[in-house]
Amino acid sequence: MMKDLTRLFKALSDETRIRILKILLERECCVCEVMQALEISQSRASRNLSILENAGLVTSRRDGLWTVYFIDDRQTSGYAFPLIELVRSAAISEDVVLRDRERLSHAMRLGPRGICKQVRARR
Amino acid sequence: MMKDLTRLFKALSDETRIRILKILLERECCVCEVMQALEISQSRASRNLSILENAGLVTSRRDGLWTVYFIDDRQTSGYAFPLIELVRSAAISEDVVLRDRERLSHAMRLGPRGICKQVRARR
DNA sequence: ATAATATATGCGGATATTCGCATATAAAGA
DNA sequence: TCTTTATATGCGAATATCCGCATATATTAT
Repeated sequence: MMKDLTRLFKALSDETRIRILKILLERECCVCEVMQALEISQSRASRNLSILENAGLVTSRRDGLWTVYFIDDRQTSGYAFPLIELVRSAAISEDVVLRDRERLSHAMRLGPRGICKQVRARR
Repeated sequence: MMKDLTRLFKALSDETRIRILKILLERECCVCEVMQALEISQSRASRNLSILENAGLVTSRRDGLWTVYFIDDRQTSGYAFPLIELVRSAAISEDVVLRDRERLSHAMRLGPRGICKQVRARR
């Protein structure tokens, strides 16, 4: 119980994970979309997503090859809901968050190699 | 701003500090009363109190030899208030918290050596 | 000034967190 | 079955956190 609470706060005590929550509040994402939006590595995205899921802040569902992560206010347990609402209202005009959101709008369901292909194509 | 938010969550992501907040919600305390209530060392109490203060969750005031820490809802900045309210409503019937509160009711403004004296006197 | 008391803090060790790299696993199609 | 693609995870290094011990600082009284 108390452990759950501290696990919840620990999950929120990392800038990367706050950024992830902020974009999941925009719309559901697969891991590779999170990578693209935040410009972080695949393992970093995956691990932080699972920390958020483990704390009960985020849910996941398989969609073929993809794992889609999303915030489900109904499934969200106990204290998670008010905390998510707090994150929603926080850091509204933060530069990092705005850039993440901008990149999210161009993000697609392409994996790490897909991104490489795109980058190569542009050259 | 975003740093403030994560600092706030980081401050809350430790069981000792949640316990401290829970007793400060009962009443203001000096460092030695926190030591007595939680049965922890002086440096541990002092350091965790200053982490809470640094995050903006707690305020302090000098009272002669003592530093009194307390929760001031008015001074409490931005997102601190709802978080404190969440902590207030959480872990209500947690054993640790109940024991802390029980010991708090016997706690006095005695420093670390004062406690040693008491313990010695009982033998 | 000196002593006593309450609190803050430097230091070091133990432990935990975070991340990248490489690899394992899982799902879908050829 | 073999390949491709998306995600998860073991491992190790860098860094951060937590705490006890000893000591420094601050406040008050003698």
